[in-house]
Amino acid sequence: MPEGPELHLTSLFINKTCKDLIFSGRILKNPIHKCADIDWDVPSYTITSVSRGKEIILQLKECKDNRHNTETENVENKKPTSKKRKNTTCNGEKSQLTKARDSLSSSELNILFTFGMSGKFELTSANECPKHSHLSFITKKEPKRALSFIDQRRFGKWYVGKSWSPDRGPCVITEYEEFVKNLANNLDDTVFKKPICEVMLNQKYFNGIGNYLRAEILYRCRIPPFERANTVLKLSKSNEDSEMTDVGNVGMQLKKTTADSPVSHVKTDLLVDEQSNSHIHELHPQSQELVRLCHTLPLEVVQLGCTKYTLADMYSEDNADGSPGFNDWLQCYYKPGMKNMSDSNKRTIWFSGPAGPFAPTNSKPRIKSVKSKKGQSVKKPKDQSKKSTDESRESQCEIDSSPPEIKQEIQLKSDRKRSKSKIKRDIFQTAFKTDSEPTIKSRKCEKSNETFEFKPDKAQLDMRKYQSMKKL
DNA sequence: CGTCCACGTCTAC
DNA sequence: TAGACCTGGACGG
Repeated sequence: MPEGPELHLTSLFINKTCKDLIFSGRILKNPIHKCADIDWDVPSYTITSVSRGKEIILQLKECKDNRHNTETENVENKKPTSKKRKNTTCNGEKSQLTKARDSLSSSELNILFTFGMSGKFELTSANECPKHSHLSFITKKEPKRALSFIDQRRFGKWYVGKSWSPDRGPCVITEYEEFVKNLANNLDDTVFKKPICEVMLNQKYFNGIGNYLRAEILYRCRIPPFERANTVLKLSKSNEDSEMTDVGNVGMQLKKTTADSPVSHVKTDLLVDEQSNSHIHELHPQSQELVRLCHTLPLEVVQLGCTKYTLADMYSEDNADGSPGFNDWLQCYYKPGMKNMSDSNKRTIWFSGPAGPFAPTNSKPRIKSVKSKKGQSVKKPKDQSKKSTDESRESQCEIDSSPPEIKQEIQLKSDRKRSKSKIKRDIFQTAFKTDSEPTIKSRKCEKSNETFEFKPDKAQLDMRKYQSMKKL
C-alpha cells in the first residue's frame, strides 16, 4: 500500500539497514521491466535514501577510498554487452543517464522511484531472488545481500538521475509548512471546484495522500467526500477565525518509539510547531482541521511502522505483542459498516454519513460486502434505483438503513472480529529484518541449494540471462 | 472458469 | 473521461 507513509518508512528502512553495507558492481535489472537499465558499475558504493510524498530517491555514492581503483577496474571489467545496454527511460527518453552524469559528479547517482500500487524494497540474501524483483543492488562482502525493488504489478517506475517531479507538491509528512502554504496560495485553482475526495488524490496539492488516507482523513473530520473542495478548503475571513482554533493539539500520541525497531531512529519531531507555521492560520478553522490531519494521520502510520520490528508486523492481523497494527488503526477504509462508492475516476471512496452534494448521480456501493475475520460478511444491497439525492444514497448502505437491532448486531460482529478484508498488507514482508538476522525466507534459501526463483513468463530467455547474471 | 477488485499514475481521444 | 499498464486474490456460477 504505497502511500506517503509507506514511502517514508521505506526510506527510513533503507537508511537504517544499508547504513553499514557497502554495495558493489552492476545493478541487476529484470529485463521484463520497461524502465531503463542503470549503467552503474563501481567497486564499492553506499546507498542512502530520501522520500517526498509518493516518491523516493536512492542516492548511490561511490566510496572515496576506492575511487582511485574505479577507473582501471571498470576498463578491465568492461563487458561487450555493456556497450549495447540501452539507456532509455520509461518514457523512451534517451541518454538520461548521460545527462545525469553530465550534471552530477561521476561518483554519485540518484535514482527516483515511484511505487505504483505494489512497489517495495526488500533486503534479502543475494542468492534468493524475490519474485517480481526488478532492480537489485548487491553488497560487496559475503554473505552477499541484495537490496531489491520489488513490484508485483509493475506500475512502479524509476528514473535515473532525476530529482523530485515538478508536478508534485510538497510532502504532507516532511514538508508540512510548505504543503499548507501551497494550498493556501492556490485555492483559486479550478481543481478545487471538484469534490474534496477527488482533489485529495491530486499530488500537486496532496503529495503523499492516497486512497486509504483520503478516506481516513475525511472520516475523522466528518467531511462528506463529495463536498466541493473549495467549500471545505477556504481562507480565513478574519483573525478571529484563527484565534478560535485549537492550535497545536494534534498528534501528541506520536511520541513513543520502540528502541529495537529498525527504524527507531525516526525523528518524531516531524510534527511542526504550529505556532511557527504561519500559513495554517490563513485558512478557515474548518479547513485547518483537514489540513492538519493530512499531516498527522500519515505520521501516525509512520509511527505505527516504527514501533514494529517489521512492517509485516504492522500489517499483520495477529500482533504478538498485542499492540495495535495497521488494521486496528484504520477506522473507515474497507471497514465493515462503512459505505463506499466510486468517484468520478472510478476509485472507491470509503466514508460514513452523507456522500455530499457532488456525488456521482449514478453511484452505488462498489464493494458489496466486507468480510470480517471468520468469514461473516456484511452484505450491502445492490443498487435498486438510480436516485440521486443524498437521502437515497443513505439507503444504499445496509448498516445505516437497517433497523437498530440489525445495525447493532452487524456492529457487534465487526467489533468482535477485526476486518480481514482484501487489504493484505504485504509490503515489506521481510524487508525490515536486519543484516545480522537473515529472513526466514533467506534461511530456507541458504539451507537449500542456493537457487533463486524467478517466475517464468513472457521474457523467459531474457530472464535466464538475467538469472545467470545474478549468479555471477 | 470468468469477473471484479486492489495502497497509482499516464496518455490518447 | 475512458482506457492502458500489470499480477493475483476473492468470489460466484
